[in-house]
Amino acid sequence: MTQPGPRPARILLADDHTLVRRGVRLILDAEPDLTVVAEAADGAEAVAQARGLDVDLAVLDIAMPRQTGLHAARELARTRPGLRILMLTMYDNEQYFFEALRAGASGYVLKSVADRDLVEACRAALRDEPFIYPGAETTLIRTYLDRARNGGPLPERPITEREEEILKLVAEGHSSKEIGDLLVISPKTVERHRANLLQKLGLRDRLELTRYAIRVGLIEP
Amino acid sequence: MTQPGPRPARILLADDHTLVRRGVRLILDAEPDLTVVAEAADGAEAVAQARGLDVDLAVLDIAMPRQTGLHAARELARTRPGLRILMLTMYDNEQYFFEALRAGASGYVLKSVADRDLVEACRAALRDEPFIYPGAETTLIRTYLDRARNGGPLPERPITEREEEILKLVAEGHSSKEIGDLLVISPKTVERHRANLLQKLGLRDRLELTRYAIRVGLIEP
DNA sequence: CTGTCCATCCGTGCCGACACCCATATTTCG
DNA sequence: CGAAATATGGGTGTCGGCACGGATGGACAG
Repeated sequence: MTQPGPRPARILLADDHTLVRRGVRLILDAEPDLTVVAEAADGAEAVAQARGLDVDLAVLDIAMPRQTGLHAARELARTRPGLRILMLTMYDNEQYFFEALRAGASGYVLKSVADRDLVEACRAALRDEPFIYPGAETTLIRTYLDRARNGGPLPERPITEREEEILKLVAEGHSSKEIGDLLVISPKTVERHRANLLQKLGLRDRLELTRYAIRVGLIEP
Repeated sequence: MTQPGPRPARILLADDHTLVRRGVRLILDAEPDLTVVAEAADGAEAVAQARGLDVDLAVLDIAMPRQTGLHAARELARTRPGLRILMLTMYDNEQYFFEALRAGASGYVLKSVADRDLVEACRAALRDEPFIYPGAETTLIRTYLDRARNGGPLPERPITEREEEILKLVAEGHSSKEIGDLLVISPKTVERHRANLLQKLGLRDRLELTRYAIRVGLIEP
């Protein structure tokens, strides 16, 4: 056994659920080479914490009030280039996975994973190695990681911001006319966006669109 | 200070996220009068665990794969009348709250609450007192709880078996004709059932019907 | 600069959802 | 037994979802 490094890696932990922070902190602090030095309950708080502290790794939940983990990740990757970022989320979803990598995260772990996987993901992130969460090794992700490793072109975001906006409203049950009035655009434009969404996501109708939106956490049932 | 009871209350903990179970278990086991004796990762597992074990209280997450916490709560309330049920969820939402009470839960706590509130909610549930999570004391909830306390009539779920069958199929995205073919009845009859469902549940269209079905655990997103 | 992607807009047409009206056979229950 | 609820079937009409065409202007990258 070799000596551990000069000091354990310093971790910032952000999740809006107190109970999750409890569990994660318990697991990470049990490792000699990892220590949680700060907690945050939303994305803005996480960014603020990282500003004033010496932190090596940020573990961010995606779904947080006010500012999401993805948003915070983009901010952190921009302002603190040396900082590693690990997304910790309940969403087993390719969309979010790609979004996370694009936001500057080097790892993506599900909240349902075992303790060991979480620890390994943290260590991998600290080495700046991409971490594939177990059970998500789909062809798409493999392709993505291969391309990322070889410096190839990354696939673009399948869904634009505007489309996500429309997706959310459609899934909430609003008609094209309502959405058009809300966004001050023609109902026909809304329908065009909706049609593009159906095509891009490979779905059939707005009912499947709703279930998709619920699945990825865009809206609540 | 009096002596604690002859034994701590035995708790079954169900949540699909390992990390949440860690946190909750840590908090509850720290209390001398509470002990977690079993864990489950989904609703079906929770029901199975409760069958073979001596359990006083079930702490159930709502959003779980395969079978939701609400579904499991209904099952448990039916098969194990003595068992107390506490819903633990991320949804700060009246709909869910009512759905939980109707499913047989005696408490409703958010995952973002502090440790103390979770412990107090468990103790309240064990005494079979309804627990209002902090910040959710709306008029609607007060009325409901008053009626529950005074033994008044609780709003029932006025859905027949046949209607639930149609509800499920509609929520899965099938058309009236498809459902008619499947159940060997006229599409018009399907439409009549669907119309009755909308009226009974106070919903507007099949999109809300879908979200309702997901909420009560009838189908998955 | 030129091409690609994005957001915006329009017309036509079909079909299913949904509301409103109606009736009838069976079962359940007071 | 008679009333109510349930499950079944029908007709008619409006409206919106969705597919299929098309077009334009602006932003950004190669």
